[in-house]
Amino acid sequence: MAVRKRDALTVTEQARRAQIVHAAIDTIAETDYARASFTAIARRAGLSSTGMISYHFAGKQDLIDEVMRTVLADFTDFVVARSAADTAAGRLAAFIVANNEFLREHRNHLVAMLRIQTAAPDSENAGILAASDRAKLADLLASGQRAGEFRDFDTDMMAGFILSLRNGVIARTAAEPGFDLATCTSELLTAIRSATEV
Amino acid sequence: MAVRKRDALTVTEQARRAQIVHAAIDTIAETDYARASFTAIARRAGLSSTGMISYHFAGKQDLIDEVMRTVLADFTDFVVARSAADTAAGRLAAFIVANNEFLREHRNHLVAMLRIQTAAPDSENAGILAASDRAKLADLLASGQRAGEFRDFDTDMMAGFILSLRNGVIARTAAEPGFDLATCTSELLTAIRSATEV
Amino acid sequence: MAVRKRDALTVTEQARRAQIVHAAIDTIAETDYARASFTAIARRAGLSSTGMISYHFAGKQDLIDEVMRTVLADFTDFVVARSAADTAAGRLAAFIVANNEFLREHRNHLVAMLRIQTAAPDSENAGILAASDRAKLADLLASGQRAGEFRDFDTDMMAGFILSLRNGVIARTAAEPGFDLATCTSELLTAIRSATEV
Amino acid sequence: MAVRKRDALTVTEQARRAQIVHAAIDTIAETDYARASFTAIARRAGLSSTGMISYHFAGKQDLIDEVMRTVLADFTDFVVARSAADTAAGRLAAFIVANNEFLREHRNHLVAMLRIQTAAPDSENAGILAASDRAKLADLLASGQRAGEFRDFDTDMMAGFILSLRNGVIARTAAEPGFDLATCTSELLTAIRSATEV
DNA sequence: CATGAATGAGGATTCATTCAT
DNA sequence: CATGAATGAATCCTCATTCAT
Repeated sequence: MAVRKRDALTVTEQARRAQIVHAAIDTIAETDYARASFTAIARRAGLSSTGMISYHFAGKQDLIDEVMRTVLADFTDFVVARSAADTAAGRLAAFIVANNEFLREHRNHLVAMLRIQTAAPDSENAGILAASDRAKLADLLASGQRAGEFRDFDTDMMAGFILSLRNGVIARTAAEPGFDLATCTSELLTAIRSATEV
Repeated sequence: MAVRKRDALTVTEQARRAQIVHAAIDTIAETDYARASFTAIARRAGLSSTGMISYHFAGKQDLIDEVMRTVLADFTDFVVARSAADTAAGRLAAFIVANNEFLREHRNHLVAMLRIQTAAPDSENAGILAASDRAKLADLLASGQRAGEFRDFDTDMMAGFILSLRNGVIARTAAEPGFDLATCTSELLTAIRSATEV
Repeated sequence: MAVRKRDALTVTEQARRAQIVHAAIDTIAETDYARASFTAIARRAGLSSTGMISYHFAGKQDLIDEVMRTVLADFTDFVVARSAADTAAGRLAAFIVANNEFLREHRNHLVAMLRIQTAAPDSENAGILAASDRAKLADLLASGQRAGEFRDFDTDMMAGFILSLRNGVIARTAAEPGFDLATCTSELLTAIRSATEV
Repeated sequence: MAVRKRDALTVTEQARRAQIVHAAIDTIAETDYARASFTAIARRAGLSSTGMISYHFAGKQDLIDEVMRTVLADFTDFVVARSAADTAAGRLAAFIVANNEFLREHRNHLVAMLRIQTAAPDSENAGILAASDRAKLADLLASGQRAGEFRDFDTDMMAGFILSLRNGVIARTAAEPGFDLATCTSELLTAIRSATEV
């Protein structure tokens, strides 16, 4: 990175960045945003120096931004892959299920994302991503309303509610080790169906 | 505090502590949990040195704990005072409305509380308060179920959902300056009624 | 003290100073020279403010100096009162015995003195007192030599040795709670007699 | 040290640590234990910031412990190397001589050690080292007693006396610039011989 | 590319001391 | 005289970042 612009990263560079990003995710999720220092991240990544991180990232903010980008990309891929359904209601349910499945498989990703969002709200992406996320969900809801599947509600608000519920599930998973995610998912599906159906 | 162990606080001391606590709340809410250093808090409180904070609080954790205690006390008083209603559904609605009213009047209190909860999960109160909060709400829901006002759902889960929704409203208020809280409240009331009614 | 010179202290002033000095002695002896802060001393003295100490003493050094003066005065009085004997050897033995008795009765005084001497050697008195102490003891030894009771040795050196032995006893009493002072005293008497007799 | 936990020290690191340790020794010996702050030590070591010390040592206690270890290792090597003799009395005399020679050549080492021992009694090594030191000397004395070289005395007490005498010599060397160490040594040898011989 | 040593700003905290009441 | 609140310098320590090798 030093001299070269942002355009092309070598394979090695990409691998190193990914390695560091994942170490950062685990460190943030398993300890604390405040305690996720370069030293802690380098240690977890098996790096011998924090200089390595500074070499591959323009600064701490850049690393955090990349963490957000990575988590969101992984998350979106995962959710999109299993959100296919014939009806809007079906896609909404699939979205909820996919969210909770991703949470079960990649707890640290989402916990890290949540911590970054609320602890460092001026991250380049934090706010923007949340908004675009919400916009996509609002579109889904609107299409469901047009199809007569959903009752009449403010789609932006309802999208916000649904994402809040998802965030709440993440927070509770983070805080309570033995949280019953299966029951939660089914209760959540029922609640959201009741709240949205016509 | 220097010499005295801890018995009763003088009037002056209570005033100073309150002043510092409020400066801490505003600093956390308006910048960042990470950036809420003693220096930043002292500057906002108009203190001549960070030593003043250490003089009045046993340490940073003590200050943060007091912030949580203060916010929660104010919040609880406010909500309790306007949660009277004949039915469980009425009390639940009043709870939602009171939450959003408090948020409108004391935005910084709730934003600070939310940031502390997710950024510093080892705070004395953070986890405990969340759990006891949820338990009280679950009780309300259970009494509504017994009275036939609410459908059959897992009360602990539903209580978590409702608090998640509230937290989401706080987060969005924090992130979007012009967020329409009135619309949000009415939409939220409808959604929660739909999700809980029999 | 504020305005008035050093000449006359009122009775109350003297009492306060003595109270503070004794609290300082106990604090230094029971914890650490470094941890003997004004706050710790004031707490032990039952004072409500460290300002009280600053009011009665010109500064920390002044307090420490007064501690040294007090300990030494008490110590000297005690030792002189029981050092009467017909021979120099007798007076030397009485000196040793008196030292160890004082140590048994006023352990904290001597431990504090020792700590101050080695931790803060630039105290006004520390060095001077040690020297004058040694000089007096050397005089005693010289008179014993003239009387033919002691062999020929460098009296200044021997005085230093004897005081070193005494300091060692203090240090060991300070470090080992169950140290057997009685045995130590008798062994010490024998050793010193052997080392000095003709 | 930042990232690496602790395996082997690089050459550079060992050099830096040694440099800092020696700066600490000199600072403690030439001023005061209390005034041996990281700032003072860093200044003397020619470091650009106190952060450098924290980079190489886990904390102040770690530095102080290393100082003790270093001084004691140097001291022990020196003394052991010249304590060979046929008789216990010879080894005792050699011990005394070696002590005073080391003191002449490495005054600061011993002054620092003495100050640490009496000022910071909770140092990892302070008390333990003193006790093990004394035990070794007591063994020597006991073997001399068995060989009929020494009279009957409590070996633990006598060992304590001898170490007290050595500490006294250190203290006096520290306090009096022009102290006559040669005379002191010969007087001390005579005194100890008289006190121990049969 | 990678390493590890170095840097210096900033973190919380403690302390002796001052001063209005 | 006594109180306790206030001050600001100094403490140890952590951190992101830089740079020579």
